[in-house]
Amino acid sequence: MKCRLNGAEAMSNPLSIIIEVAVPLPLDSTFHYRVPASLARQAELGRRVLVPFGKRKVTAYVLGHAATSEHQLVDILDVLDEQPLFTPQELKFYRWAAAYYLHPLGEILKAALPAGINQQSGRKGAAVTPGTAPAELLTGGQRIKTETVYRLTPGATVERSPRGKAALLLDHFRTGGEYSATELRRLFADCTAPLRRLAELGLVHSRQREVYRDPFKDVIFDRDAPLPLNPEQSAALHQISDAMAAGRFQPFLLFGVTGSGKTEVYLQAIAQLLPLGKTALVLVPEIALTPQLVNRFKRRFDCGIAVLHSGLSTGERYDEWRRIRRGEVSIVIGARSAIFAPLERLGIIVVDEEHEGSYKQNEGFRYNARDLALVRGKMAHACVVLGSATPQVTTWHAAHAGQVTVLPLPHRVNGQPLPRAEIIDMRQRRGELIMPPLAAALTDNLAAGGQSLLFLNRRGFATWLTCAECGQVLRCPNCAVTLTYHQRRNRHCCHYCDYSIPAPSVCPACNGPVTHFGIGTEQVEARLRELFPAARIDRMDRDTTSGKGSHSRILQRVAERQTDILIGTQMVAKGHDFPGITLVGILSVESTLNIPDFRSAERTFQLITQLMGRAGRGSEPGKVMVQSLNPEHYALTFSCGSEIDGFYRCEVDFRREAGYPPFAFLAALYLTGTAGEAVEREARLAADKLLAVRRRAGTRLEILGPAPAPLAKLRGRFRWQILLKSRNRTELHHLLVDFRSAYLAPAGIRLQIDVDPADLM
DNA sequence: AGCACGCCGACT
DNA sequence: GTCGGCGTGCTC
Repeated sequence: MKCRLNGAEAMSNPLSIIIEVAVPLPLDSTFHYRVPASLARQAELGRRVLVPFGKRKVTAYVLGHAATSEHQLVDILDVLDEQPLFTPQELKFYRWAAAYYLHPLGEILKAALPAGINQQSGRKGAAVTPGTAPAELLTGGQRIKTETVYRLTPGATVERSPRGKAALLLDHFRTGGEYSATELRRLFADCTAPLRRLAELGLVHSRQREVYRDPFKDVIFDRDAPLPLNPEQSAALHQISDAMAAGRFQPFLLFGVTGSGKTEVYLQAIAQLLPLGKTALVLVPEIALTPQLVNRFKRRFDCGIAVLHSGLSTGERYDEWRRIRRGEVSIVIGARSAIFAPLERLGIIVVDEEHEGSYKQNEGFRYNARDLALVRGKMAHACVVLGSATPQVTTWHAAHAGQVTVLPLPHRVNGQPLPRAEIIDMRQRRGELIMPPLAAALTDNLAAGGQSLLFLNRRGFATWLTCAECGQVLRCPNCAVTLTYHQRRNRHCCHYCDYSIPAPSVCPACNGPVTHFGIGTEQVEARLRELFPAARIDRMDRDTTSGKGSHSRILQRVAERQTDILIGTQMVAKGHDFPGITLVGILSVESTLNIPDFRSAERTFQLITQLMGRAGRGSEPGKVMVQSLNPEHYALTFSCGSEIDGFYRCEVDFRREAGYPPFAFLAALYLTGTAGEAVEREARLAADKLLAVRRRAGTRLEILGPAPAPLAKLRGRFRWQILLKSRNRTELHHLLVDFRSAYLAPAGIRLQIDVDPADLM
């Protein structure tokens, strides 16, 4: 091997330590540095170091020691942490993720650590004011918050004992312990003056104590006790306990209908784990769902519970992270990024609502927390519980293939039967927003004093063209998305690319009569006010919830029964329970079903099933009505008939036939840039290069695309996507690795790789 | 990602 | 004659 002079030089000095580091830059390789003797003991795995990198200085993460290096070695400048930020086990996990997602390790490490730990750039120097902060355990970045606490000075005496309030305070201090001014004020009202006197007399002294920014500091939690379990819950708990007791990795699917008591199973499983000194990680799909879950956990457990999600302030997140790293926490609850929580001795990872797409990160390091949970669980010998009423098709298939243990919870804890839904054929009366059967049901429900929820999938005033005869929808020939009607131009336009056609008067496919179809929440609201002038109608969508607190205000009105009919988009489908809702209407399921994604049927099934689960009050099941232009679609018939397994069997057959997951693996390459034509040209070039690599490798890879993607999301940046599909994961992976190492993105164009993307739009 | 070097157009 | 455009190449 070509070992340069400097390599030999490095080897000739056996005393110099060489470390391997990763830098948080889009670079695949790791780098080697020499450690001066003065820093030798500190430059250990998991700590950050400051290194010269080209002409600049960067922070780097120490991955471990290296025996030798072929390169000209340079000394590190400094060690930035007093303690490692990650353990060797965690590094192993991050290394796996870097290889699997083809993402630079340094960037992954940076993404996994709390943002507050990074040195803030610029302004006033991030230097911690000297003297105020105690020696930090973890240096750099966010200020560590402190408070002043007072305690008795041992052995201090004075000639004249203080009187009055000062005497009371002194007695309090004599019981031992440290108290902050706030705590003392709570006990003795205003006591600043006597406290100052005690300090002046030398009877008490103060010091700075580190405090955590606690996102729940003002919330008081009532205790609660474990609830009795039904036989299915007990059976599920026993299977999980067995795996936990054996300390082995085992994946479970807690397959429970809405209201079947999944959370109680999580709680009792974790309760068994805590006495063993083990820890638990609970992932939830959305920030909005954390408070209610945290509430249940805090009421049940005395142990340290941390919350991690992007809704916390940088300081709060940094503090929560430090509490976890120091082992002060046994349970972590959080959104997808919580999969990187520095918990040790993990016993269980719960992924609640495992089918939710929000577990997928679609920017930068494109990981899926649900998938990483299984990997982390396996590495930690922990059990992984995937909970859902409507699991992913791939999860269901894995369960049937025996790779995941199914824990069925088919009954609701309140004994309420599963609702059935009625499908209303919309083809007969086009242009009608609310079909007669739904209007009649609304009238009845209003008369009975029940509340109704009308669900409509997003898009303010979107209108598209459908045919009354064949039910066909006008689509973009490039992107396969439905064309949106623009009244002003009287044309149908694609929102992805620039394609548009003049509005036709007959169906291009069968010459049948065409109707502008498509409803926005505002139109629905207007129509409802016509139909039910006396009803109290409210709307919940992105427009009405933009203001701070408006979200909860709308929900509050529903809870207080001040709303008779609530019209909502996506955001009402998940999360919050509406106990008073006895009628749910899905106004047009088409907007979900028509998304050109092989998962659209799965998504529709999940949406309907979730909404059905929300309907009903007490022991009364609610009524669900689904309006559709495609009433025979299997996603509708199975979900409306509550034939859960029927849907999955049908869907798995379709996936097998069409070659989609779980029978094929997917990846997407994204090329983005500010110049549209350049991006398109490059995407076509890249697709050709991929074809060439494929031919050389002899893999059976399918390339779908390139296709353009929405621009709005990307703030003026153009994005083209190349989809890759393969029956063989390894082949696909090798092809991506080969391609990426050979590909050089031209200036102004960025390449991103997404392995098994959740969105295939 | 930065930050260099490098080779071609309009300016004091 | 230089200042500056951003093309491409490297960072232990």
